[in-house]
Amino acid sequence: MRYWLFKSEPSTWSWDQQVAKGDAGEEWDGVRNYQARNFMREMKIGDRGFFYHSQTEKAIVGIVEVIAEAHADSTTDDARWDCVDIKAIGPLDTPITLAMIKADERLAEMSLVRSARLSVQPVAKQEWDVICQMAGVESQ
DNA sequence: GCCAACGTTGGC
DNA sequence: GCCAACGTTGGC
Repeated sequence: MRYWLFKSEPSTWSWDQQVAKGDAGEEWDGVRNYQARNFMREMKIGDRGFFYHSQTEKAIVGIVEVIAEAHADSTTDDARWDCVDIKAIGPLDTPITLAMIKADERLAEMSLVRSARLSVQPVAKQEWDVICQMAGVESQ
């Protein structure tokens, strides 16, 4: 299993909206960046991801699971763009802010720190474990 | 194929 | 609101 991070502006698509979709989940559509798309094409059902709120909040707020592998993005006719479906698994007891991530040298290599604009990013197993520990959730 | 111009994103 | 980073576009 691999780990990922999905970034969204809460005013566009928030964690609460994701949770409201329940187990049916929702497309992670609207990605128009090749690197982000390529990561989604690598995803498998059952992969886990962090749900990150950019801009106003700048924090990881929840954990999601990939429930459908890459398929055509329904928000465009352009065949270049694919997306996966994800569902909410649960919130973090303690949201992990960007400041907390930047303050921990074990997380210095994260794409979130190094490549802030990338909206879908891979997360290393050890980074996943560190953040889960900080957030008070069991690493899964 | 290069590079300048431009648009978008996101942190501060 | 500003600015840096960076991806995309289009002229040459």
